Amino acid sequence: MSDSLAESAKRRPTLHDVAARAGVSKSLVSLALQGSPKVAPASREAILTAADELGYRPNRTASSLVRQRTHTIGVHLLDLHNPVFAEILDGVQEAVRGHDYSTLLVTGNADPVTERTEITRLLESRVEGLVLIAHRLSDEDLAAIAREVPTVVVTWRTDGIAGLDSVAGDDLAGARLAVDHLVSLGHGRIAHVSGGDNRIARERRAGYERAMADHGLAPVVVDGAFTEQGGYAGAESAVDAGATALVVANDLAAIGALAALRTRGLRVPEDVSVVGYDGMRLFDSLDLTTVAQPLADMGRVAADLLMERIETPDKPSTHRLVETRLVPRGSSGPAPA
Amino acid sequence: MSDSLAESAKRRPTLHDVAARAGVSKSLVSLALQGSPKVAPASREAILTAADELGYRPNRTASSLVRQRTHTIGVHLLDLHNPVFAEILDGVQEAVRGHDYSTLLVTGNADPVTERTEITRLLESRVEGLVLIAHRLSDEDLAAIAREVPTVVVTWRTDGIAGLDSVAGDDLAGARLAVDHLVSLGHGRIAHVSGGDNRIARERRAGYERAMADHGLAPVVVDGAFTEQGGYAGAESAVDAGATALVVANDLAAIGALAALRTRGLRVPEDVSVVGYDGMRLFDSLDLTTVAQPLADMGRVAADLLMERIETPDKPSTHRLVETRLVPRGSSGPAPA
DNA sequence: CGTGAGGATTGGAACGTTCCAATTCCGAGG
DNA sequence: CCTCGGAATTGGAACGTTCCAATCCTCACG
Repeated sequence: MSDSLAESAKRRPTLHDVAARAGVSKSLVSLALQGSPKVAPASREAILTAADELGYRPNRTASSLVRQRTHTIGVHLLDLHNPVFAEILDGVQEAVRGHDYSTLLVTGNADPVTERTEITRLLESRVEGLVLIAHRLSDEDLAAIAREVPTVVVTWRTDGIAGLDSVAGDDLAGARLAVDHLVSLGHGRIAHVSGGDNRIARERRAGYERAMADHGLAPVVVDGAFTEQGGYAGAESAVDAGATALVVANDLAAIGALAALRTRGLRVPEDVSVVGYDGMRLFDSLDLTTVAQPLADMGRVAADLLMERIETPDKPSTHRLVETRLVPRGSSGPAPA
Repeated sequence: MSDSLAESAKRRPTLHDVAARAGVSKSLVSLALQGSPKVAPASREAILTAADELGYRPNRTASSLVRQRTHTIGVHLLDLHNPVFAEILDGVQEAVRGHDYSTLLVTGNADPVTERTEITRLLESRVEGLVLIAHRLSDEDLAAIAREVPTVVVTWRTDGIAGLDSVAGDDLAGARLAVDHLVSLGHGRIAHVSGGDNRIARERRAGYERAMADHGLAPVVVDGAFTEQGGYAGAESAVDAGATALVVANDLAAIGALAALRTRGLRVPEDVSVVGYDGMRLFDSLDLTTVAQPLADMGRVAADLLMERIETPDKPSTHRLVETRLVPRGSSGPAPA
């Protein structure tokens, strides 16, 4: 009895309902709502008010289905805990907003397996493109994905995969910048607090080692991680080993390193110099010397590349290396006598 | 001529294609893919291999349309620049992941107008629920949205709106904690660096003012903002006004305040004590005394509340106040003589 | 007053699923 | 050999749009 009432109260109005109320066909309503010029002004008026009165809201799923376009991209982010990724995401969002796309976000997958299933989910949602902000996929997986949908990888250069673009910083060169800077300040016992066993960490470590070798200096690498704890522990080992300067794998770890030095009663930069990596906007006022990458820009560029590839799926792959530069601040100074 | 070839190469396989290849009907394929027990083992086998060989991927838009469920929630985030929000989002994501939902993310809208249109977009995508991590909507807008879809507001308590839940910290009490702490350390000239003219900032300011009054102290409020620059400028004004202790509107601004004090040559905490607000995990090793809120928890709770409301749309509103506590660290100490 | 042009409007197929009701199949029991 | 019941399978409607082709109007023109 109240059935029809409850139903009419529940069900969302559709094109049909609007059409009925405005006394026209659903086709015309569709046309009017899309702003077609072929609709007579009077009809348009009637349709618009009818839609308004009913609280009509177009159903994008239905529209996507027939149009074969979702106007949505998928973003996979390795780990939201890390503010570096948040800054990149910020850039992506900004660019996406300008392109009339929505973002389906997936984050922080503990293991590579769920990472794959989450991405599968994005593909099932028919995202038109994919931005991977750091990932743990194999090259085969990556290639398979890129074959299916325009994809851009942010954080490390990925070439040799057809139809896949990438945006990355030059970690090899960046680590060298840090070493050069410290050498120019007279340091010789420069240690590297590593970022663990992952692609970026390895790259930065390699950059450090090569730079040290080029300066004729003996490399000292201590285990660390891309976390404050990692930096804290790493800094302790490094000063135990007699280092007067630390090239830390990223800013987060560098903050941890600073804390370790503070509790040890060591002054920065008088006793020990510290250089971070990433140039997180967030730490701008922390007076940390760092190797800066334009994080938000990386996100923006990634999104732009993706939009280009959505337009032109067959264009050749582009791999953008963003500019990395040293920002000298108060945490690095002349080597102690 | 190559038309059909090109076409078959382009078009994604559908249920029909799988059905044809497996020699069964599309209905059975649908059943099998959903893991129905009514499908004969042999057929299941044939269907699964056919799907696999074709690289079949179910189309969620189509499925959503007929099922009237998108398994997606919308998240609106005022500003990804602010890591506080990122931490909350992190919590949301974690909870959502456990519930088999996807997240449509919208962020950083400069003005309230685009904020509304972006949320409209989410509604058109038929999200089943909405998490608003800070917003600038009017109560009417909020009510209208809550009427349409389960909604939970994070960051400030929002009552009086039917069917809307909220998760927030107790800013009034939190600011009081900061004042009490400083008073207990012997401070009397305690200034507040405000967070500007927004809901949270006003609340924290009010908490500060009431606490000061209760201690019989004269409040000194200087203009600031929820940014490092805001904290920097605010701290300068505050010390000019003779303050020996600062209650800063949030951690980010507190970091800025510390920088200002450093450039002024003032020692912390010997000359000036600083207390922040938020308890960002990110700043854990910064030795900043702060009023901490469990940010990621807030996100998790919000998502859980949302899931409950999706299950039971008519349940009464719940407004969760999360626990706020003072974390004393090195940036606050006894008042100077 | 008939004709035609062109604008306005409409019905219906299609998008890729789900799911109900109906049908087919198969072997056991009479 | 027929019947019955249950399991397996199937066709088709539905979800809410878009868009094409077809129809309807109206009015100017001959």
